[in-house]
Amino acid sequence: MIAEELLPWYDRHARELPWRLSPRQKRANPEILFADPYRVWLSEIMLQQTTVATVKGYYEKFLTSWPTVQDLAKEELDSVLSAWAGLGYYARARNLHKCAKVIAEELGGVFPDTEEALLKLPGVGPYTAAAIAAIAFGRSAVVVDGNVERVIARYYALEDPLPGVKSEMKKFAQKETPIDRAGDYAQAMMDLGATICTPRSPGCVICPIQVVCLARKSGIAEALPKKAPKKEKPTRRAYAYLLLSEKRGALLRRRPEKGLLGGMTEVPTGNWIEQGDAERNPEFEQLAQWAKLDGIVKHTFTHFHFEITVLTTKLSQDLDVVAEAVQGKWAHKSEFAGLALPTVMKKILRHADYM
DNA sequence: CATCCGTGGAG
DNA sequence: TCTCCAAGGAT
Repeated sequence: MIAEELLPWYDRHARELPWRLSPRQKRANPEILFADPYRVWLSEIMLQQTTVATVKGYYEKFLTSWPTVQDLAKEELDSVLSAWAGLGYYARARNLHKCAKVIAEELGGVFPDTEEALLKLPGVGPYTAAAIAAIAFGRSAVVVDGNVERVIARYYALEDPLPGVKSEMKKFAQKETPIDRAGDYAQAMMDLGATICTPRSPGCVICPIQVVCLARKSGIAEALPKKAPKKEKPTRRAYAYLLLSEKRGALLRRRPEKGLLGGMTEVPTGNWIEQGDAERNPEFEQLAQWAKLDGIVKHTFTHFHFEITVLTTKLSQDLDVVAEAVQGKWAHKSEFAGLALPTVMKKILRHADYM
């Protein structure tokens, strides 16, 4: 049993994180056993495929701006997207807002307390449902994330590659999940995976479960879990059309609601071409005389590289007509902080020395 | 089951 | 410079 060794270690070495009950809180209010479900949910959504270090600042900002799920539900989507800007995977922010509305408007502001009910919420999948059920409600749910997969793969020396071995891992994870303190156990597994049982150069010599770890015994820990080879990322190329006005700022627009950077603010771009050079966009070309900036903006998304050539022009008249033609809005630099500008768009603006 | 969906940091 | 990858979910 992992829990036997792991929970005592966790009691001594648990990281203090903003979404956890602090030792001080536990001492002051021993009757409070679990962290606020809203905070657990918010942190879990943010932590999906995102590091603790990156999440901390965003978490604090969200909790300050919207202390309760009702506050978040009342907010405009665009404000939420703006606060989320830079954190990536923007469907998470859209689902976060949608989920807040469901809880506030359909569930009386109360989070479901079962894994099954949590799983129905937008943006809440198998991992997050189990994590909330365990951490916020003390349910003995089987929490399996990348950390748990890695620890389990090593502990049992599972040499079959991911993702094929996932279901087998889940069975082992189930066997190890304790009835009591399942939330602490889950967080302990994740702490262990994040700090000791790391992907590269794991700290087996200081690991609390080293004596019962099969991979450690056979010296193959670092090689596990094995993974299917990744596909090569193609490169897409496009022109960005940065329209500037002395008086009104830059002409920006909202991206389509779904898909890549859905709902986020963008510098207008031509087609993103995967084969060969970028294409000029006739619709934008006719609006003004464009100057090509030196250099190129490079950005890598999850599944492709993106290379942008930036074109700029300065407009002094017909500003509203042009905005209408581009379906965009003028915004001054001073307003950028309030916009939902993803990192790639900030790179473009910075390249044009306009941020 | 495979693909789409961001970003910043580590090595 | 480049690869890997971090508390995954939706389709």
